[in-house]
Amino acid sequence: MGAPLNERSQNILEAIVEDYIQTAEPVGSRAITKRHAFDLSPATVRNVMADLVDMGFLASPHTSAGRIPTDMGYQYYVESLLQVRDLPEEFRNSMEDGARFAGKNMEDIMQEVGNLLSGISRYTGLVMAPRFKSTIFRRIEFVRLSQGRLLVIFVSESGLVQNKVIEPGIDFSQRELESITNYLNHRLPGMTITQVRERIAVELREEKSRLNKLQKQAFELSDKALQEDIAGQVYVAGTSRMLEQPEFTSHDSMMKIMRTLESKQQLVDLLDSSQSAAGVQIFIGSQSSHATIEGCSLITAPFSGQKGAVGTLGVIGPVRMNYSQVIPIVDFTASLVGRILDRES
Amino acid sequence: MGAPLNERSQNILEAIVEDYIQTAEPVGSRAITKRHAFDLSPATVRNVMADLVDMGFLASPHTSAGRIPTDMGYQYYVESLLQVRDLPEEFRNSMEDGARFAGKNMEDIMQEVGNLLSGISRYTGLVMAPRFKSTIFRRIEFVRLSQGRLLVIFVSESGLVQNKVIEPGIDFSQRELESITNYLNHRLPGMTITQVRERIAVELREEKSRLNKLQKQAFELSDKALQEDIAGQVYVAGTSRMLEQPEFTSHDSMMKIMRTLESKQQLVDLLDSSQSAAGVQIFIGSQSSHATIEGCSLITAPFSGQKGAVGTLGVIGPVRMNYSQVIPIVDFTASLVGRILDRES
DNA sequence: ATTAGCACTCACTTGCGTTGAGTGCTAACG
DNA sequence: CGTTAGCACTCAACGCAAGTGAGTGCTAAT
Repeated sequence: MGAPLNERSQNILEAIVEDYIQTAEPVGSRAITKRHAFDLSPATVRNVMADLVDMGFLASPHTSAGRIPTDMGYQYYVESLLQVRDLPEEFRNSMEDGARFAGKNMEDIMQEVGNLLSGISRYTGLVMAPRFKSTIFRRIEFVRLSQGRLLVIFVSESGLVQNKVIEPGIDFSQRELESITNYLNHRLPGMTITQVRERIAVELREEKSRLNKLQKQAFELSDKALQEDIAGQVYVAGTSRMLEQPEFTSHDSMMKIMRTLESKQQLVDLLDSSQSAAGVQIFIGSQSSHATIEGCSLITAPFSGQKGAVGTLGVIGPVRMNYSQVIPIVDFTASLVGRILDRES
Repeated sequence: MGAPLNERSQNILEAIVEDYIQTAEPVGSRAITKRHAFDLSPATVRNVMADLVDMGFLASPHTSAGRIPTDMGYQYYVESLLQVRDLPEEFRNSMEDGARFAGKNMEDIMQEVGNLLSGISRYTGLVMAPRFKSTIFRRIEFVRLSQGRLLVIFVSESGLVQNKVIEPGIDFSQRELESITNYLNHRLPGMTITQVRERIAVELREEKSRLNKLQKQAFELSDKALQEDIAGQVYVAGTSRMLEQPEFTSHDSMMKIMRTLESKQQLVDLLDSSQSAAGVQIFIGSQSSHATIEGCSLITAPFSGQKGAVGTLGVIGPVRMNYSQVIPIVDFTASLVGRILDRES
């Protein structure tokens, strides 16, 4: 399994993976000796390739074609052979430029970040905004919509805005709501939503007697408002980039991918898994548990401001993805977004 | 041009259009006589078809194939031949069911409506939320994000929430902002955003002297906040439905469509045009000015609550679209959304 | 005016030989 | 003994020709 590859085998594997990433065509022995200046004859390379096939790093579409990397081959390449280059200055600049987000709200920024990811990587970009649960409470507002229907607006420390409609059972007047709003906004800021919920539970349980009517109502109302976690919004950019890939020309695979990219829920599931881990994570082909994105690789990184709102962004593309370019892009973008979150707050 | 077609020609044109909508294959003379019980021989039908070709209602992919409708053919069909059936009970119910939007905010509802449109029509659904300009002001909130950066949140009468970040030049404290918020929320509700802006202009110009410092700041701040119109958000649902259509199997056309559906701006342009007109509008093929959706038809209808927030929704699909089904779906959905808007407010 | 009959068109399919990139094996080489 | 030249073999891809059939368009008969 973890078979020790000698240097020559490594070089050849690397060459094959890189050639295949470029051309998307099976790589032959002659092609390698031509393009890379190994001092080896095609025959020798063939021998090595045969070994690599035996070990499971390469596969052949049919006997008389070149070889293509297996998922395992890519994995070895990414883990052992790839040296991640620094992101070229030009990209850096063009991203910082693209990230002039003045006057934009959080949703727009997230979408814009997705566009940047997609535009520069030339694959499909994904951004999952921080789940509300993980953010720090800044402000809550209640607006009376109609008899018994309330609009609740949360604002997080980082400027994230989310709203939902609740029906608390009692019909508050706008004036009552303003008092409640006021009371809450003076007591709750600085805690995470999770902490806020705990605090509410405690106050309602233990200190019920000490609270006046307004205060009790305030806590009950905000408890209702925070009851379900609002799922982090997912932004997808450059879906059509997926269709540009030669591996997804077949109608079937095309549909499968597009359906997945349409389903926010599936994307949340995908991105959620890398939420907690730090740094860039790479899921290659079948490795990425979710079978729905068969033939795809996913490169993700969580981002967070100093104040702890945690989201995830990433790039999704064919397994035959330009890892050496995309990895630094994702890495840099995550840190860029982190800085934006801090600036906003 | 407006050549008077006799009844037989009309029947045959109708039959061809409907068969073609079903099968997506050129319709031959024999096929017609078989499927529809005209008492006519294929030869006679052929003569009529030849006439219809001359008049521009039909075209032939090549000499020895059946005939397919031209855009003009579809248009005649939609305008003169099609009788719009009522939406079947089952669809009606399944939509009303799908529209249990309790506890959902406006964005979720809009997205859900898109899904409904797409799911029931089996084409791609589009929803453009009301432009903020056209909505009635209900509430404004200012939240201080950081030195000089303010988050402004608008709520419209119908429960629509939008936010943006502004940098007013002065650094207001949260307490000052609350006073301003308070002042504005007591003076502005009930007007449209456009009216609000006019009012602000007037107050600032004519009654400058009479205003105290707070009031002046309030007006200046909200003027800044309302400076640009926030474009109505566009929701797209069921893009992959487009790829199911046989006319978009070619890689090129696929990409073109997907790119268009990705570009919110292009969609806004498309939907904007039918914003003002009342009732269902139908854009067939090239007729829909925008060349980017070559080969597509668009069926739209504006929706509005009694309180005037106007948005547009619609279905986009191949020119060979099942008009008789989609038209009532779009019509019904628009009225459904209208009712939802009223309920919300 | 309608229809049967018939020659003609033309995309599409099927089968078949050709091509060429590339392998895998063997035997020779340094 | 690792490396290499040589060579037979494999197999997708391409091109071509013949065959197929749905469908037209014209003409002459009803």
